[in-house]
Amino acid sequence: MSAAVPTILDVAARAGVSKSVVSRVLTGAPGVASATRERVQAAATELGYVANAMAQGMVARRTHTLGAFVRDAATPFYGHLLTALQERASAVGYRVVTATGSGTFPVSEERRALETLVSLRVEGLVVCSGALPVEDVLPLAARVPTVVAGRPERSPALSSVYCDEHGGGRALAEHVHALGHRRVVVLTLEPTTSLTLSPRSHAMAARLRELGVHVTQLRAEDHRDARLDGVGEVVESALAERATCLMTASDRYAVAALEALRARGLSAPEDLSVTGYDGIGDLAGPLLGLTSWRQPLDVVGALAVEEVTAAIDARAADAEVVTRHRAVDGSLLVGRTAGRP
Amino acid sequence: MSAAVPTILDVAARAGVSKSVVSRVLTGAPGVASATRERVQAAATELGYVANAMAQGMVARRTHTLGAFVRDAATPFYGHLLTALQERASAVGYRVVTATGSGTFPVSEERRALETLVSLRVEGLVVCSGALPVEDVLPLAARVPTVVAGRPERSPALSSVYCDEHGGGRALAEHVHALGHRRVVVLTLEPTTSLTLSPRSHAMAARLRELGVHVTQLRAEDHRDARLDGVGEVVESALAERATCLMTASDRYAVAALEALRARGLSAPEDLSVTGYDGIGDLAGPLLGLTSWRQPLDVVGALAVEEVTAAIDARAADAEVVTRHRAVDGSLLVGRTAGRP
DNA sequence: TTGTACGCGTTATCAT
DNA sequence: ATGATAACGCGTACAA
Repeated sequence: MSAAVPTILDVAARAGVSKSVVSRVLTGAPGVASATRERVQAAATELGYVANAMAQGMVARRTHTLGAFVRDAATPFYGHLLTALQERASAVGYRVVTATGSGTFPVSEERRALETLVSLRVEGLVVCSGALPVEDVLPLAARVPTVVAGRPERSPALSSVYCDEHGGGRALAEHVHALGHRRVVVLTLEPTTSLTLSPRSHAMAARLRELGVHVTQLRAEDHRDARLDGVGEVVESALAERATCLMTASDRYAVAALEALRARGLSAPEDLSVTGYDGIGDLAGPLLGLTSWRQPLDVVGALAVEEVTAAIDARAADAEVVTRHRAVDGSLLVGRTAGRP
Repeated sequence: MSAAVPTILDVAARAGVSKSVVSRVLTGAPGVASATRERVQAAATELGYVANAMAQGMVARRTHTLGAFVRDAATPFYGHLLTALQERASAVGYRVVTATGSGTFPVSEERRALETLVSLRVEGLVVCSGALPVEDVLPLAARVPTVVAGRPERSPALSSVYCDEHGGGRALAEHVHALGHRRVVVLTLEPTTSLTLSPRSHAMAARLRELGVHVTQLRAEDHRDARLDGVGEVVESALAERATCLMTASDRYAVAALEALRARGLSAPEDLSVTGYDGIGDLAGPLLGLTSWRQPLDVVGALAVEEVTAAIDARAADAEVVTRHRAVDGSLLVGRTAGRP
């Protein structure tokens, strides 16, 4: 139960060589007698030696580490994004250190968390937060390659990868139209409420209108949040208007609508078709059978890592770092909650 | 757009002092003329100076960092746990670096991720993984204070904080009994399938029997996973036996059961009461109204941080480090899916 | 009040 | 093939 963490010197002493040799063996450098090499290996494992990444980073000026900041790992959206980042990063030889806030964190804390990442001298930064203003990210982006992931962002000073909200909303609307719906209620949100939910919901309404569908927009802000009763009013309105489909901006809203229907002894899609949006997590499984739009967070994560690493390489090669904004397409999730009218 | 990261020397040069003075100012040490202090502050912010945590850690031999390892941040369970850890840790002055695997990671990768954390010289380790064998954690635990969070663990060499599966299962069973159910089907799992789902499900069945309830155990292993059709068979059996309630080991199973009911034109709790377990994430919201058992992951996270930091302090004070195993109680989530028979 | 010098653990360069 | 030594950026005794 040695409290003291072994250093390279301990390994060297145990193997009866100098620390230089140990370093060479451990980094896989050539020019060490195979007998010596084995002695060193043995000594290292016996001691349970793990190299001090900080000391390595100091001299190597490389940490092989990406910093990921996610607003709240407890939400499926960020959780999946985080996992995708992790997976891709380790595939291309980077480790990931994560700083996560929580829903209750003030933005000032998010800023501090970002600084933590920078203080760790991560080589690249992936910022996933719908709340953190880009102004807070910019100064860091000037120093370390940065990509904002998961939200639309168009500052030319950094790269971004996000889901195509507009395209997704339109495509889902087309699906609803193709099913034959001609009277549809769309639950819309304003940009001030959400930078992601707003564009997708307005895109749905706009596309439906283009297709000649009778559309009624109901603003979520006029009702009580995503609570059951708030959406209940929306469902009531939809039924009163003789609409055959209700399009919502997220799976949570959709589930709330389904419950509101059930509370009235009705169900989807028989009495009213219902669509969601997100396609992530438990709500999107085959269990509920939601008709929705799946955001490819694995792709977003992978591309985000791709962008940072490219920027890192470019900077290392002293080449010009080009920033890009990439919108990725989602895919239709055909479920059982939306059918023919 | 300076690619070069400013060091303490840059700040010193800009302020026209030596780096010692800068260090004192930034660490808040006394004995600096206030005029000088301000000059240094100004220089630091102008340069956007962020201290190199690695260099600091090397000399201070303290990193003020906790390492959290979570098996898969994409699942609500681990996501919430991670957030809880983060929240508590930053409240007590520690930063958290996280390494997360993903559902598809082999255990060898988990081991590597843990080493990454150790190489970063975190002062304490919180391990959240139902999959990683304790043997892989033990060697690290000997070196850095470690606590296993979120799964029952009784190795005396480290501390653990987890949910009381046994007590939860019993309490939920008592609720079902109190509702008046006398014929109940319990969907059980074996320990080889899951270290958490198994004990809770068996505790439910045992407690019900103690209370004189007629219990039929159906092994999940005998059916096709948690898929809709697999649980469909279970629901069929329950109805055929004229059971009034179906207890499952997780909210996912419960939702599957609800859907199976719906597919047959039936519903809960009218035709069959259904209970879940977990109480985390979207499935547990008021939307679905699941009757379930809520695992207090925020408490688990907070206690886990409390345990590690206590161990860190003890070790620093050269006192004896006591390991503890703490089971925390959950709470009943009264929903709409279980009613009187 | 301020500056000098040393060491933390590691890699890389240069001798040997 | 191996060993000594200089950095890396920072905190901190100690000297001025």
